[in-house]
Amino acid sequence: MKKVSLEDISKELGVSKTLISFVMNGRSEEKRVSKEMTEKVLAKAKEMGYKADYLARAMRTGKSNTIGLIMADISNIFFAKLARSIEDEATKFGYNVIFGSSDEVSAKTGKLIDVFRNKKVDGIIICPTTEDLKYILNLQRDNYPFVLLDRYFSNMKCNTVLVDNYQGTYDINLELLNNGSKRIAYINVNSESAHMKERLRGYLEVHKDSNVKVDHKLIKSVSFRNIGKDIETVIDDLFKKEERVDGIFFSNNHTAYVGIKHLLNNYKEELNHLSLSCFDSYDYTELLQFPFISGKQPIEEMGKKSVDLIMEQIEKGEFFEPKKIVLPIQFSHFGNKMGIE
Amino acid sequence: MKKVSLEDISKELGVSKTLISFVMNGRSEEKRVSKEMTEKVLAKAKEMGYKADYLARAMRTGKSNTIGLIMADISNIFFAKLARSIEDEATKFGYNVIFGSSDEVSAKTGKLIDVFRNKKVDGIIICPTTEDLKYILNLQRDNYPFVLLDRYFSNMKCNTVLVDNYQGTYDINLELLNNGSKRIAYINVNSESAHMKERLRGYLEVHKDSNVKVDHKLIKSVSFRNIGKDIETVIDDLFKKEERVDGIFFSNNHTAYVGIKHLLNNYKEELNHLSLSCFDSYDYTELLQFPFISGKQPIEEMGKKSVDLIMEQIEKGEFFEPKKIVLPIQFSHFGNKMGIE
DNA sequence: TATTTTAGCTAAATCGATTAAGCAATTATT
DNA sequence: AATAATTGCTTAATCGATTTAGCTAAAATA
Repeated sequence: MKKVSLEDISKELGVSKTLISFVMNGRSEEKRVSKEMTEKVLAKAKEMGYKADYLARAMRTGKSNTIGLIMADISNIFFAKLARSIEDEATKFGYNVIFGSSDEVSAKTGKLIDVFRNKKVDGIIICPTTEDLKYILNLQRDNYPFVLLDRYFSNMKCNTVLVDNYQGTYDINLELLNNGSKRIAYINVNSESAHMKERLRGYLEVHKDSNVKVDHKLIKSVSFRNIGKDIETVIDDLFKKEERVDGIFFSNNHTAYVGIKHLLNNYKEELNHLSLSCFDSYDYTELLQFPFISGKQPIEEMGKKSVDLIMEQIEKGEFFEPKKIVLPIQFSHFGNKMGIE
Repeated sequence: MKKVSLEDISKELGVSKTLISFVMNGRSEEKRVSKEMTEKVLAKAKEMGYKADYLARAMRTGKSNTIGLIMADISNIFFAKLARSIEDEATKFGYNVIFGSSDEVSAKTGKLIDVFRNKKVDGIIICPTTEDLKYILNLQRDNYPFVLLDRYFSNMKCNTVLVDNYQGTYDINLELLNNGSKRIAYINVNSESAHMKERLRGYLEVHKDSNVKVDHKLIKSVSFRNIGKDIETVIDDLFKKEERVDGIFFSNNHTAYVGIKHLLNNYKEELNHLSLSCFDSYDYTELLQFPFISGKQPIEEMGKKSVDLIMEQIEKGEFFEPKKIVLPIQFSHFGNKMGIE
């Protein structure tokens, strides 16, 4: 069961390994290898169980048939589903996926990019954090194929796949307003990033368009690294007399999950007089037993498109046309219907 | 920003690249490189921003500092969390993770193993399906480092990390019985695999030990590929007069999730007279508003241990001692307390 | 002093593929 | 018939590291 190399075949047939390489890469015609020889080589290769050594090839060509994937945390179901979609699409192109989690820590992203480049991945799909810009700019300068996914930088012209954060938030909050909510709290996180700013903008705009005044005390921020405690504090505040809300919009799935847990444990009664909603969804939203609106991101599509973009860039090299793909989000009602009286 | 190679440094310093290689690998002493030279080289390497080319090194040494990970489906939260834990532990050893999903289809596992080996991953962590045995045996024959995770083969002596499927199921069902359930349904899936057989054994044994007769009509099987429909049929059956159950044990997280969804939509009233439980847990169990017992697998530990085992095997080569690590599972109550009157 | 040992370094092979350049024999063109 | 073009294949360089074998000069030993 020793590995069979090009050279082994060439020796067996008494021809050069160049010839074998031509045939095995399907370049017989182009390289004017005779029909008979081509067949002889193919037969022998099959007989000997030849499989090209990816590393050797990668070393020579600089192409590894592997793409790198950098996300905040693959154990978050949103990213896990993205990863799966990316894997499936990559497989169609004969690629594998090597991944790493950044935990929203920029230095980790930088390190991962370094290692992935060093391992000669053909391209990198990144869900970047705000401070990752410097690393991304390096990639761009070096013409290294990459695609930004889910997150992005406003002024950057590069391959990007994202959802319509503004419109999605606008639509969900419009639904809340139409259902009668007047005091909707907004739970912010990662507030510096472009996609989060867009979400907040959606919230503000829909209020303006609906002639509902926003009470800025209801816009709350929590830190990614301390979500548990922060959310509890924030929610407790919301139920104090002076803030008394009738709706909450969580700006992403994780804040929603933590928030809902706290609400169920401490404000169960209030849940029926509250319109809850969030951007993005977990599976669990299907199991909630109180009104809930969640904006579903087209995860499959996002993953697929990001791979397609990177494949195009890998193929076309520096002549690719950077594209920005914005996908719509759709919201759905869960639990029983809205409980505002 | 061109890449700096060993040769570049050697030319710059007017010495051989062999020397540079020795120094950069920390083998100065062993290879009797003088202190002054060592420092000179290190300084120059730093100045020039040298980074070893992993591919070239991998090509020469056959070690890629990458491990392969094969699971049924990385978008299942159980596997996603495993993947994250594996990633973290691998990072500690300076390794990256390349992954692939098998969808419980054996041919996919085979293909992934092929590709991963070809890409010279240093070892493979696999959550195998029943029919994967043949591929696993090949790995063993070739002395290729691998660890079986979560799933296993009864008669095989190889590195394995799993949970105590028997005892976990036993304990959970004992709790149900102690709470007064007499007719507990068992929802089976992937029933041919060793770990699933062990779970069923736990269910049967605890009944025997508790002197409760098992009604074999209550042991239901669903197919992995058609879980949605199958579960619905099975659950509908359970509520017919002749089977009328007072408890359900789902044998894994996915059946539980699909089952609970169906129960909530169609048997909401009955939920309060039913003891529900499952092996393994999703996040969502924390949000359930009815009694539920779930056996929590020590996912972090499982991932960590599997990496540790494979690292040991990689290091020791054929002289490693295969270990079987069995971790306990712990169950917890969720929702309000058991509702059996 | 003659020989052995050691310190410190280098040349060249190797891993397995890809590819630029080129050679010899045959066929086509003028 | 002389020249040009084409066919079919090969040689050797290359990617960037690791590693075996070995060389030279200085130090140690006999």
